[in-house]
Amino acid sequence: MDVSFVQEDRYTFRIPRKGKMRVGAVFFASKRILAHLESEDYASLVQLMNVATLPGVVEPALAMPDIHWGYGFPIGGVAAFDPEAGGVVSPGGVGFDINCGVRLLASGLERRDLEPRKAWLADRLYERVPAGVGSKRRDVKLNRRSLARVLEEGAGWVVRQGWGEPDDLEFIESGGRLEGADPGRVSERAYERGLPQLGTLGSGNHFLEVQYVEQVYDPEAAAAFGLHQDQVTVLIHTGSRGLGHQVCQDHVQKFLQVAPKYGIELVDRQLAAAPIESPEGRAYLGAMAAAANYAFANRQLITHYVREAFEAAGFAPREHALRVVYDLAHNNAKFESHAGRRVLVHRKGATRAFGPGAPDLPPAYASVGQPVLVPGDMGRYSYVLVGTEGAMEKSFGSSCHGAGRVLSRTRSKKQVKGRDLVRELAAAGIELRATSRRTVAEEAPEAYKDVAEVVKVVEGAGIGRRVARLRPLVAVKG
DNA sequence: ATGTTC
Repeated sequence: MDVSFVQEDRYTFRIPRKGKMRVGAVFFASKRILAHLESEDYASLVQLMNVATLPGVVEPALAMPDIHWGYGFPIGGVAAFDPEAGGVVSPGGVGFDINCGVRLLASGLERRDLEPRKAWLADRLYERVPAGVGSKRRDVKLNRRSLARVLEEGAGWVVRQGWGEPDDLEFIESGGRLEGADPGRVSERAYERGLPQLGTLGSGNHFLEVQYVEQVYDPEAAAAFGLHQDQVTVLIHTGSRGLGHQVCQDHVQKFLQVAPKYGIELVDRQLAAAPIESPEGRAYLGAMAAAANYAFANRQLITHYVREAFEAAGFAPREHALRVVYDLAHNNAKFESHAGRRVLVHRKGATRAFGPGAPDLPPAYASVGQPVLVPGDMGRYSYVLVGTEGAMEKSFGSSCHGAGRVLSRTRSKKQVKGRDLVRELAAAGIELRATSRRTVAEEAPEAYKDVAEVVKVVEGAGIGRRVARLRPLVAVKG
């Protein structure tokens, strides 16, 4: 398919409606990102146009500057659907790792307090947070009934078991619990996969990092988030593990069966969708919210073990003082109000970025906007941004979620063959602990775009503003 | 992303 677009301003490009598109599309890019898309990842722009063909889609279908090719919908995609106009829900618009997201913890420690105990802390974290494909915990005894409660209650269930502080919940998107969860719509196989995995990191781009605040760009917002120069922070990136994956798989299969019944023409089978107001659509949304709650609970339980690891590394609770700055997801579909309409916003590899005065913000952040956490790669840095009015106006209150790959996993492995990345990173002051050499090779810093470039576009387009940059000291990978 | 080809 031919992608023709017009440049609206420095970082904004519009693909006018044509062919089977019901609405136009918009993506945000710099000259460099655009050149990369045109030469290496044209298919992701075609996927963006495909999204614009789905019933009930609200103008425009969007992609953030970290757009890359994904299952059906592009990663970095944002699309809103109107339930009253026959709008659909699509598992491919949420992603396989339902409610995958990032949680930032701020500590009471300074970089100099940590430096002498960095390697020791890395070992303690690696012991307490299982990582890798199929990783399991043996010390958390869930049964089918308690897992159903996790699926209903999310992070709150974990806190009520004593694994966390009630205050933690205030600083999670949606309070750490999506409404409408229906554990009865989660298959037995998904339960089986989820039972041993709560409190585990997983593999791929998931990670646990200890960092320090290297630079503050916006002192006022940083102060509101409780962040300052040289402060030690922790960033946790993981999702709903095998349970969410199974939920996605189950419902894609179901949607493909029923697609003819609803007369939904799919330009790509991977766009499998059902009306929001249909039994199948509601079933997926109930299961998706349940899997989302599992992801919130997972990040909460990992937080508990991170606190334990800091204590085992010799930092008393009062000293490490680990507190949740924010926890936000980048793979889900949520009902929100935009321009006076209640719509279902799909964000796949895109984060909510609500500006000042928006609903669901903790009182401490209400006047500044919500934190937006943008992980980079393990060798460089990550960003904390803040949501803006511009995001509310232009992107259904959304922004980017990360750097985005430039090399495929295969190409990355080839490129780093023979190198010892663990040693290279150690020489750069980063203690890496990982279960798999392969994952480390796939996740090499050069496999990712420079996240600073993505963030520059976000800020230039007005859909987020830089607050602080975080530099890694310790990384745990699957 | 994923018991990395139920």
